[in-house]
Amino acid sequence: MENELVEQRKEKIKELRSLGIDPFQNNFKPTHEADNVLSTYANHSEEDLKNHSHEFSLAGRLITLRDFGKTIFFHIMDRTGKIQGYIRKDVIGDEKLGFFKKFIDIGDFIGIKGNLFKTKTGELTINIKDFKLITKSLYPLPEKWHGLKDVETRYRKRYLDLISNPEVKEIFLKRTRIIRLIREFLNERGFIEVETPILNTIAGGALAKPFKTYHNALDLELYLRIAPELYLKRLVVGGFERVYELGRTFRNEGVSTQHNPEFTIMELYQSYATYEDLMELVEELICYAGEAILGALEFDYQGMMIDMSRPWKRINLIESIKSKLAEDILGRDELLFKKAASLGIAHKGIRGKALTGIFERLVGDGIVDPTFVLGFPTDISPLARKNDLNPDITDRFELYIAGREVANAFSELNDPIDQKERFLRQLDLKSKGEEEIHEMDEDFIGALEQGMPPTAGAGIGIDRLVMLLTNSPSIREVILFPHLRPE
RNA sequence: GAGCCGUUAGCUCAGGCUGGUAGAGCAUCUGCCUUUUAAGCAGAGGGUCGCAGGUUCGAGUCCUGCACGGCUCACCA
Repeated sequence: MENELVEQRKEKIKELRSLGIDPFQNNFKPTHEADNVLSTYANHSEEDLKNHSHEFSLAGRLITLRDFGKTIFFHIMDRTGKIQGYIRKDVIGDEKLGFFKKFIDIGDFIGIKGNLFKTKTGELTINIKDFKLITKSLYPLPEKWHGLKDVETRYRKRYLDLISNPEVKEIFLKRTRIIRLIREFLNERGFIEVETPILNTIAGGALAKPFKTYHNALDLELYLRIAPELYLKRLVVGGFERVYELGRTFRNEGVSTQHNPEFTIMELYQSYATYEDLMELVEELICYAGEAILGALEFDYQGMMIDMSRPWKRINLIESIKSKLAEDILGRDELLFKKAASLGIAHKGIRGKALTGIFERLVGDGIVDPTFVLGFPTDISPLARKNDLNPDITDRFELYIAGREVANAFSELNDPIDQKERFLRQLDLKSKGEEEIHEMDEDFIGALEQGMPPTAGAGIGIDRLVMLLTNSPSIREVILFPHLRPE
């Protein structure tokens, strides 16, 4: 059953059609936009405006309406903002006023024409000489004062959220700007943007569970990518010495305020660079975007004051754990695993998992200002180059900000023989029951056999970066259509 | 996957502890109102109280199950 509000508006559509008026028109060309008009004439006096006979035409959604009988005030909203319109019976005439009152509802798109003036309260307003119904809206807008609050409705009907909550629109505009800034930054440094397959036969480049899908014509099981890494490194082999991809990645894992099944990652690879060089690059990149968005390098995130001033702190994973523990548990695996288990970490007998788990719990969660964490264990870094002095760790860092991992980077492993051994080691772990391992990728090893120049690569979680720079508590606030169960 | 909380009119929310035929504001409709901006005044309509069971003479309210959502935790980025 349709509700009466919709019925009333459908009735209006019928009546309009019977009058020969199309309630869904396609022929209104506005000459101006709200923000531009308001900023251009903000400092004009009433006298100036009076002598200024220019006529403006604008279009937008009617969002507020105050009817005084023989006059009407309203606001319309276009892509740039909102502007007030004023209808007077003695200006517009009886017939048009009547039409407006009878057929125009909040939510409709209308086109307006008129001169600019200032109201008593000083608001620049269009004195309407003519208007046109452009698109009829059938459904009422959310409450004008409280807006749309219901979180579920906000996500399911994001269009309503964007119409009635300006701060939400602002977040997504910022997201777009951040992504544009990242592209700008990388393009200027000679990085080439590419697109690599999302449908993969082997879901490689990370340790995560993939989504499965199926290609009918090829009768082939495929996976949605969990990272673009291995394809990008093939391109480095092919001579794209500086390359990046900014796109969607999929992981078949739990959803939370930090995790959406599909999320946006930016991965870059730079030949003849090391992970040390990438610390510089990542610092510069995030500061470049951050400063442009926030106007400062110090900002509030969910009650935490974050200082992104450079240079950023660097800590060693193992050393940082040691400093938090009373006794040395790192020398003996059984002590290490016991400690991990006591913290509820599912280490599955993998030393690196236990170590990083303990790190996250004891150190990572407490990090506020940007901090590079160095010295990640080799057994959980199957694609990273081993440290020259200590083969148990890799030349890798993760960037933590506000207790969260925002970036991950390393000097790439380009020795095909070592790479093959690492994959074999992963398969060994799989046979011992570990689910999240890196599959053997013979084709990728083939690429390394061709010779990949020394290269360092970094991945940045774009959603998390956007959360940080827009002070958003949940990843769903920075993804337009976050994953929800069907109603 | 587990725990806690939530779901009442188009929207924002009361009511629920202590069971007795459902409330407000905005929006809608009618009337009045020529500088308002949460406009104002007077009146009206609008609800399978998330879904399904149970207890009861009687359930929005108590109990159970389910669905969806939020937060926290676990895995992860």
